[in-house]
This record gives sequence, structure tokens and C-alpha cells, in this order.
Amino acid sequence: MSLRPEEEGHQQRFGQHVHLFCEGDDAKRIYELINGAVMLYKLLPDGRRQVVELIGPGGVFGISAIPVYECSAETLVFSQAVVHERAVVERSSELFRRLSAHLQTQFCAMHEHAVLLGRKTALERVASFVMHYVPGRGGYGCPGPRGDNSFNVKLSMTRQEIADYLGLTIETVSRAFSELRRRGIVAIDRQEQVLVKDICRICKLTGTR
Amino acid sequence: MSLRPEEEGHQQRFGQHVHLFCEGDDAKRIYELINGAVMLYKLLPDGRRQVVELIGPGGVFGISAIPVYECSAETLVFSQAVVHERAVVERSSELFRRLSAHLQTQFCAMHEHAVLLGRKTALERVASFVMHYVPGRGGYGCPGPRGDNSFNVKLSMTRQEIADYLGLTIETVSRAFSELRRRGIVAIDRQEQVLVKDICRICKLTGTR
DNA sequence: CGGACACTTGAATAGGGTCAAATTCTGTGG
DNA sequence: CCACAGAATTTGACCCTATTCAAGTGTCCG
Repeated sequence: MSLRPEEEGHQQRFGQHVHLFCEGDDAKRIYELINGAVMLYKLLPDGRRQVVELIGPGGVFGISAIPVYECSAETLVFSQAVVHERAVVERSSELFRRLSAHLQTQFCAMHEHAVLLGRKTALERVASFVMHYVPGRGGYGCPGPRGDNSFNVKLSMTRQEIADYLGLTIETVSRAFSELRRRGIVAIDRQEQVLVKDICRICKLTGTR
Repeated sequence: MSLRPEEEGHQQRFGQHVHLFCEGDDAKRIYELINGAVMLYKLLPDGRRQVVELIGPGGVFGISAIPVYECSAETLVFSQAVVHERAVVERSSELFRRLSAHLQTQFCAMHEHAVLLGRKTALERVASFVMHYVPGRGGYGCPGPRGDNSFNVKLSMTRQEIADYLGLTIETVSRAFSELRRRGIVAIDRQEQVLVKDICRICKLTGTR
């Protein structure tokens, strides 16, 4: 694990549930996720936690406006990331540009998430969460119900992590999943595997359309 | 109001409550706020609204990862902004860099706001909201209660706008302000003027410390 | 097979929402 | 300066959703 700065960053691998940095640490490095998934979260002094962002492949994190990280980062699954020295990113125009470009995508996602946290019901939150894992559906320019209307989603997050992401309690998340199952919209086996049986129906429950 | 692209953008003035763009409009322009205040919001189909970001001087908005704006923008007060053509920003490395730099600050603010929306009580949200308007206190490296412990805040938002920002109803916001007044922490005259009589006490109510 | 942990379910509670009425504020015109 | 109308805000009463607390059940390991 050499730490000397390199123009093109330094690729690293991380196991599941590895803490990459903590809120308050020196913000020395900027991460560019190649594959896997990372959650960014913040804690309140009394222990309440909010997952503020979920990072997928291509995502950028570890950027801070102040000299220390403003949130903590933890891998959800085995992940690979290019680790850039902060100083290098600030010097390299090319790199800065590439990373900033992806931040725009993340910006939109965060706005969408603010709507979820501020205005959606528990069932809408969980439905929206599941829909995120259904590729090419529900978003801008959704093709509608042509072709396969079912999809198998692997959550790779515990109920607690989902709850902290959606601004709910673990019990409420569980109840929402049960409600979706009761309505025949999803089937759940092995807890992390959610078979969405009717994409259009769950999409309508998101509140977004 | 000439619209031809210029390298250094085009400064414009806007009155209070002017709509700058709507969700779904062609994302042709990027705004850099010089002074004033702008709110960005999203609407759900049933009319629920969430103010996803408050933009202050220096703030950048109108950036979108897709070809259309993903939210709407409205001035809260008289404002001045430099309006850049999107294409120009994408070509100019210098400009892109300046705008992106400020986006990092906004990123941190949005993370903080996600915590507010997902995990804070009504009173904590309103207290946090008021604290945003108290300069140099409550944040990273707060000096504590030396010097003046009171400050006069001008909200320049209606209760409805505050409610939509904090993910609450107008009634709940009103009750929270009344509660702060009942406890002697603030004094409210003329609705938009909030005299914070004890900064430290309201800071403790934010849940952040 | 058993033990630990994660998840689900149930019952009671509380915080914030809804609906309705009262009050205050703002702007206008006399 | 004052009266008035309309809007915004505040307050009250009630309700509902999500939380809390407390079992129960399931799942994944060794």
C-alpha cells in the first residue's frame, strides 16, 4: 500500500464493511469508485445515523469543502476504488474535470433523495429504494412495461442500513417490505434477494409518478 | 437582455419570487449567484413540494446531469446572478473549475440537510434552520459564547417555504417557532424578523451538538 | 445442532399531520 | 393616521403514521 502521490491515482481493493474514513479525519484522499458500493453517513452526537449518499461504480467521494471529511465512508460490499491524493486532484485539470462531471450526477441523486426524506411516506420510500436497483426503469425516459416486468434485486444492505438511508426505523422498513409482499408486488427470499414481480406496480408506489 | 454566449457570462438582476427555470425545461444555462437568495425545489405529481437546496451568494445552480433541469428555481429576494451558457461552461476549463469548487461546499450542505430531513425532530429542524442564519456560530470551529450571544435574523421566506425546506407542514413550523418563543430563546416581530436571544441555547436544540 | 444475530410481527405510544377557527399582518384607500 | 379586506400565521382539537418497546421467528454460521 504505497502512499506516494501519483498522477493517475492508486487503485485499491476493499472488503465488505470496511471503513474508508471517518467524519473529522484529515481529508487527504479522494476516492473514485470502480466497482462495488460505498455508503456515506453522518452521526448525531446521540447516535442517530443518517446515510447521506450511496455511491455506485463511477461515483466520487471524500471531497470536502473543509480540511476534514464531513462524513464517514464504509463499503457495503467488496469494492475497488482509485484513490487520489487531494493535492493531486486540485492540480490536475483533467482529473478534476472528470471527477466533477460525475459529481453532477450525484447532485441530482441527492436532490431526489431530499424529496424522499422530506416528503415521502414509508411505503413510498421503500418502493423508491427498490426501484433504484431496477435498471432503466422509473427514471427519465422510462420505456414503460414492454418486455419483462419482473427483476431480481440484490440489496446488499442490512435492514438497519436501509432504514438509516431512508430516514426510517428498521421495523418500519420491515413492515413496508412485508406490505409489498402481502400485495404480491415482491417476493423475498434469503432477505437480501428481492424479486420484483411487477415493476410497474412498485413504480407507481414510489410517489414520483 | 441579450442571450448570446459570452466567455464571462452575463450578469442579470431578478426581482423577488421570480421563477428562473422549471423542472423539465431545457438545461441551457448555469447560474452563479452574486447576491440574494434562490430556492431549488422539486414537486411530486400530487403537489407535494420539497425545497431541495437554498442557494446563497457564490452558489451555483442549474447544473444537471441530464439535458433538462431536474428541479425548479425561484428567487426568494431580489437577486443578481451571472448566467452562463451551459456549452460555454463545458468548454472553459477555468470557469468549470470555479463553479465546481463551489459545488463542493454545496455538497456538504446537502449532506447536512439529509441528516436534518431524515433524523431530526421538528424543533431540531427549525432550530437548525435559524442557526444557519447566525454567522460564524454552530459550525466547524464555533468560538462558543464569547461576545454577543444574540443576533437578529431576517428569514426572507414564508412559513410555507420554510416548511417545504424542512420537510414539515406550515403548522408544525409555526408551533416550533412558538415553542422557541415560549422558552424565551427567540423573540418574533413582523414574522420575518427573528431575534435570537440566546445563540448557545438554540444551538443546543439543533441536535448537532 | 445450537447459538448469535438479523429480521418480522404485535401492541401501545407519541410526534407530526389534518382540518377548522381565531388572530395577526400587510397593503390600500379614505 | 385609521379602517378595512385579504392573506399569512397561529392555535386548538383530533387523527394517523411511524416510532418504541417487546416478543417471536428466521437465517446463517460454526
